[in-house]
Amino acid sequence: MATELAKAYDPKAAQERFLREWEDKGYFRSDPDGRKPFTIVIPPPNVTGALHMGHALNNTLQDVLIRWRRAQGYNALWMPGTDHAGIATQAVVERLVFAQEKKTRHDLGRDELVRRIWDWKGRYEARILGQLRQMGASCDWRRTRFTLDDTCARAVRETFFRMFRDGYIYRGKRLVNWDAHLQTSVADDETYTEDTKGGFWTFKYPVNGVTDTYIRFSTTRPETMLGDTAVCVHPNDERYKSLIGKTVTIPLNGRTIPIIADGQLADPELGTGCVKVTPAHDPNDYACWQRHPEIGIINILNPDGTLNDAGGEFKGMDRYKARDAVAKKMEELGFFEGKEDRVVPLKYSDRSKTPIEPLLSDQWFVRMGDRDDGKPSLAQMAMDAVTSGRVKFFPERYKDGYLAWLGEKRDWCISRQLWWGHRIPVWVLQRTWQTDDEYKWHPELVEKIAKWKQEGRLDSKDTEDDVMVDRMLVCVRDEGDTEVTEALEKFGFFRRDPDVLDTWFSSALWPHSTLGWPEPTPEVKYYYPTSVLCTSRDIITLWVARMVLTGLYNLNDIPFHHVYIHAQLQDAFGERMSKTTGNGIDPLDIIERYGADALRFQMVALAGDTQDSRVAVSNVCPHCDTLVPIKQEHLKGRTKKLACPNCKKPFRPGGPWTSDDPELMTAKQASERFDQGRNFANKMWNATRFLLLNLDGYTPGPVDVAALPTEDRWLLSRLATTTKEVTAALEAYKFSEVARLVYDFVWSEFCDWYIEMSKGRLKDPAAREPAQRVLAGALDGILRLVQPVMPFVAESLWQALNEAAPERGLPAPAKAEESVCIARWPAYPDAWIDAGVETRFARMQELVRGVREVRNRYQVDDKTRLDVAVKCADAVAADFNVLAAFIGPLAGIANLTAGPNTAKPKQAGGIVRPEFEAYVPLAGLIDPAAEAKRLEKQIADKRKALDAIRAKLANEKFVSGAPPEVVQQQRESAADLEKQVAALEENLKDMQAA
RNA sequence: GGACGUGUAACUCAGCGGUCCAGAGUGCCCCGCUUACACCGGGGGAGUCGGGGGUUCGAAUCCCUCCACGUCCACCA
Repeated sequence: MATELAKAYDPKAAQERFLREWEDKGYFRSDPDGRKPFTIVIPPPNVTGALHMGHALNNTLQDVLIRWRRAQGYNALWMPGTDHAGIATQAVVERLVFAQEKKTRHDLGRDELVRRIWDWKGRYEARILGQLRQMGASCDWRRTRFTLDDTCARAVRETFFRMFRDGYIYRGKRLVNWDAHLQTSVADDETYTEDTKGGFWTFKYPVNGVTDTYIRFSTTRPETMLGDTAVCVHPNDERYKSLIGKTVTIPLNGRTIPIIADGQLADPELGTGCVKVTPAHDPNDYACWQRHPEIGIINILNPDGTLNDAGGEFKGMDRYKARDAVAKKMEELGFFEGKEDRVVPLKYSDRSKTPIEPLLSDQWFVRMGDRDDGKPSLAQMAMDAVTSGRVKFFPERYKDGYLAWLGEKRDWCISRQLWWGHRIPVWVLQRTWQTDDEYKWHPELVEKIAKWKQEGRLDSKDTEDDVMVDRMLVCVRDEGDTEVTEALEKFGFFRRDPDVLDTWFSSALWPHSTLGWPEPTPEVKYYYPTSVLCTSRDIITLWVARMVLTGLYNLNDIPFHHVYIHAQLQDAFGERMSKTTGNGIDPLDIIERYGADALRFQMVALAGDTQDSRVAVSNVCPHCDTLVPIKQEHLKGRTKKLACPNCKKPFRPGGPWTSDDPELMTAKQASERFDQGRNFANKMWNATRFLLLNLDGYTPGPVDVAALPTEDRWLLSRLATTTKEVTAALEAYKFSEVARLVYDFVWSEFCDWYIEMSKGRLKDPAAREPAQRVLAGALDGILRLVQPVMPFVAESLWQALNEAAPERGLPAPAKAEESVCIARWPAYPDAWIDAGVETRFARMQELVRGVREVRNRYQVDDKTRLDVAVKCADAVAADFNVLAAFIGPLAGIANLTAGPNTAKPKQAGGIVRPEFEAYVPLAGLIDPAAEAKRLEKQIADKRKALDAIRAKLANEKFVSGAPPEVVQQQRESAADLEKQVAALEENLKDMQAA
């Protein structure tokens, strides 16, 4: 006697038990061997905090692929890890430190801040990996990497060195968002724009050589006039055409600057149609300067926001003071034309809440574009990999964005003015030209550098820049090469670049750095290129493109064959889920309430090939467990207290805001969408439970498929079809299809029909044995199919089944694997797929449904029901002898023993079931008027359909143009409809008579 | 401004040229404590497939256009 299962599935118990068991058994470990590899590298989550629903989706899909391929016999490796996420992490920790100790990073110093971040990383990485485990992610945890660990650091330095040596990395100027208060640059996503009161001044510059001619322009920042290097008009603007090429003089300092034409910068419709150009302090003007480098570029600001030497008499003045002073001076000189107050959008630093200044600074870049020295363009390489089909996108449309972005070939700025990250391995020697005579490069060092360069231990380049500085840049290949680094440090005029690398620089190497590159490890050889990368579309450019690029550059091979882009999750209002908006859900909340299987099932179910998917979020009332849907007005912290509509008690909506009232309980978050997955797990649990209760006397043995009764052959046909379709769906990354196929087969076919039909057979000694074998064999297949999506419930049931029927399977039994995680993916003979059997079975289903409908609709007694069944059964006479045994029970009739019935007695007040041409006496059981109305509607609907088909069939083009099977099928439909309409009309007559 | 996506039953979505006289789950109405499951079973009602135009023998499905919503990118002297 097998152990009896509990009445309902308990996800928590299963998760606890099997997470440990799987880990202990090491099922998910992978090492290179003779099998074919299947590899996925995880998109490393940021160590900034916790995983959200987007991660749940992303990782579930990867796990489905990994588990499925593992079952197929591949050596499957899912490489886990996390990302140091430079700016985001440093900002989080800085905020925390400031909140707790009122200290800024400058108070702590670089080393201490970095140490604090490492502490933070230790805690949050553990939490994130824990969440992944809870979801059942079958990663090889021994291989967990971090983008800032030693292995990854090695790859970063090697890549940087090679790119530096090959001339792909260069030092250049770029405008950054400068926070003058914190004296640091901030990333675009660390700024916000706010409408701010400001001025809108209009001035004029005198045009040289033309008397009494001025050029007028407007600005919101008059002080930048000190850094103007041109004024610009549209080339087609008739008003200024004659002035192009002439010069103007800036009255403030007497500098002469040209009037240039640039269609991209000047808009004749706006303002005066003329713009001043300050390349060093405005992004657009900077872009203009890049198109017209001859105009020059002048930086007027010091890092603290005061004016530098270029400010002339305004030098040392704060930029805001200078703004008024400059405007005043212009007015005194007579070049002021007017000022209006205006609200302008102004960029602020999120960190200091002070206005951003665009500031020119030294940055490192990776050259993406074409080169004239014959070396390949990195962007072009990455584009070719996709256009040639070596890297394929699923869905394919996403490749357009990838190609368009790379096609711009914009150089990649890789330096960040941060402390948390890979430091740029470059030492800088500089000498200013003013002191040229007094100062030379140290000859001993220069000699050493030349030698080391020869040996490949470093590379060096000389550069000049516009502020009269001459530099030697020395890139060190290996920081552990102390002979080199110490020598460099010894000559004090070297300083190491304080910047760190963009976090994407290290993530770009992820597919090979995690495998140990640049070491020639067995892993790199075996697992690279990886099989598929699974991510969402927002980082196709930032991440995917760069992985392709570095993979090709470093290993001369693509990093992955496929890129699967899944949907982005949104809330019920179509807005992106995020912690700060308060519409996000913690996957652990869902796991706790619904189980990991339910979470996973739903994630798979919503992964269609659309680009967005919505999940409505509800708060769970902490008092009475009612689900309270979140409304739009609750978001963004606007609502801090909600009353439960059920128990009326107050609670705080789930989200990141602190409550004003610490006593107020916080709601967990949930969504009714997960009911389906939870219920499905329970359904399978109970189907197995039923089987185990009926497995007494089970003996393993082969089944002769051809000799099996119709219902068995139907089930096997459906099982074989479903297995095939699920496999095909997985191959095509159609995840929602996988969920649908499995769900429908298990619930609507296996449970609703086959199990119901087996109930009678299990009581019949002769039929019991094959029924048990088919049931056990089918369930075995089902669990294998379900395992990638819902591993916990699958494993629970697999192991329970292992106790009762360790040898099972179709058509012949075999010893089952000890865990469903290592069970082979099923495959059944195509010969099992039998359209004839399926058609006959479908007729039987229609019949049973027809009988049920009559019963329910008309509240008829058993005798009438039996009558209906017997008469309807004529319609499936061919199978009646086989299936009659089921029709009665399935239709809820105690005994159905009558044989085929050919007589069709008729009496007023009956109903014809048109599908089966059977007449049922119903006198007194129905309301004739209501029934007549219903029939009229049905007749009208069917007539309409019939007319449409007749019109089609009358059309010669259709008959000759459409595929023959379609024409044939339409003919059959028409005949069918005709019969039905006739039967219904007969019915209607009866109703009207009665 | 550009690119992409979405708009199908009250809700969430599937279907993406004929196999759909339009499907599923939830919710709704009726019946059912039938010995796997009330996280259940059976039945029912519910949609002019966002609007308009076109291509086609045939359109929810392809094209154009408009409307609404969303995401990303660019830009706003």
